Amino acid sequence: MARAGLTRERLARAGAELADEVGFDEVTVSALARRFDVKVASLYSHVKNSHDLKTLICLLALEELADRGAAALAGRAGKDALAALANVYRDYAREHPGRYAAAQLRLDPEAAAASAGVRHAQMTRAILRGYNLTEPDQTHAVRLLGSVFHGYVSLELGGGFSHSAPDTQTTWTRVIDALDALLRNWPAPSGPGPAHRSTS
Amino acid sequence: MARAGLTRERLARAGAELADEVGFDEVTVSALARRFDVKVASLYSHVKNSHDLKTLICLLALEELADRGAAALAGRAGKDALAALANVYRDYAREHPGRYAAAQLRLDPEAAAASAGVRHAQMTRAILRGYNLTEPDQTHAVRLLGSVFHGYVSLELGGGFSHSAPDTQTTWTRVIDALDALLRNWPAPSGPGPAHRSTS
DNA sequence: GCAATTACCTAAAAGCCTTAGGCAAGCGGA
DNA sequence: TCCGCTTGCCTAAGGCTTTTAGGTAATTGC
Repeated sequence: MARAGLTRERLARAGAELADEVGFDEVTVSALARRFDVKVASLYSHVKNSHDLKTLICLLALEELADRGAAALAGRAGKDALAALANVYRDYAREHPGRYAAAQLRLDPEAAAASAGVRHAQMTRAILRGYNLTEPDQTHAVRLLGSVFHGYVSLELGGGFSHSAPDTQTTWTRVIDALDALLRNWPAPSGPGPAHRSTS
Repeated sequence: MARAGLTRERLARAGAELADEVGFDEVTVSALARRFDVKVASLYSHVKNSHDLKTLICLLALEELADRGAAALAGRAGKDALAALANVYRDYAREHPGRYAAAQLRLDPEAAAASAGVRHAQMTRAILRGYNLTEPDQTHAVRLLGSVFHGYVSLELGGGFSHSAPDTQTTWTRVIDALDALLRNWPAPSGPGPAHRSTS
């Protein structure tokens, strides 16, 4: 009987499509086997286990996102670059919600270090070249931008902002305006002051 | 034989503890039954299905978070209030990672409207009373704050900032400084300008 | 103390994960 | 061309989780 021609790459790709269709949580070895019209056990020649499969999809999504980010950043600087990268994340999450969810998978440290995740941090840092930030403020700003991008996109995707005025597109552009203004005018550290501190 | 005394409330509470111990994704009807030393089917008298159980835990977490937020905000205003609420989210996520993950569960709209989620939005809006923002900027700011809180906490919890200098506590206080500065100096909308727009 | 309720049980079917071992397809070399 | 080896996909099987149906015993209220 003819072989299906399974590969780790093909599994990752099909798994990513499946994730976008039914949600990342519903991606299962069984479902993927059905999609290839193959018995479940056959996948275990290519994939260690269910978690390995999800890791593959995560890595694929991180690569795609990083590629899109790099393309969007090329030739841009300052606020233009900021908006471009921000939109890459948001657009990707809307086009490929399953893949975006996959990209949030917690990778073990070595896998994370070898993944495209590092390119993401580099791209965010590259944006800050258009603003006058020195260390350690640059790192603080990288983390802030990452938090806003991820937080906004995931809340919006989860329906957190749903159906209330003003529309989320308007808020999104205003948030980018605000981040741009903030980066151009990054505040000096406040004194110890009365601000409540975390107890941990 | 003696009865276990199961209740929706007790199930939610035990489920929350279980989530903190093994992770929200590993919370299962079976595991919870084991914890009560009871057969699995018995839980189905109290809980519709697995998703219903997770919803219960989510609602519990949202309540707890809102209660902590309200307590932290009492008697505070301005940056002090901002830092207090921010720390509530972060501290809660660190103390109760499983519950925090549960709070991110996507609720169906009516459940969401009846949940403590609305109190969260109100609290964030209350903070903005200490800053001079009018609609629609106030809503934009509410969404931005929500994004930063959620995004930062979830990235930090997922290890996104792990083991790199400067430490995350320093970044966190600087991020709050930055948000405070931004809210005190909220920028006017930029013109149409050259900024890249989302294609969607 | 008895009836009615309800809490928990047994039983069973279905789906997913994972491992072990078998057959055959397709490749390399003679 | 034919043979053997590798490897891709298979069958079989055990274990865990979900969910439903229907039974028995504990508790509540009169």
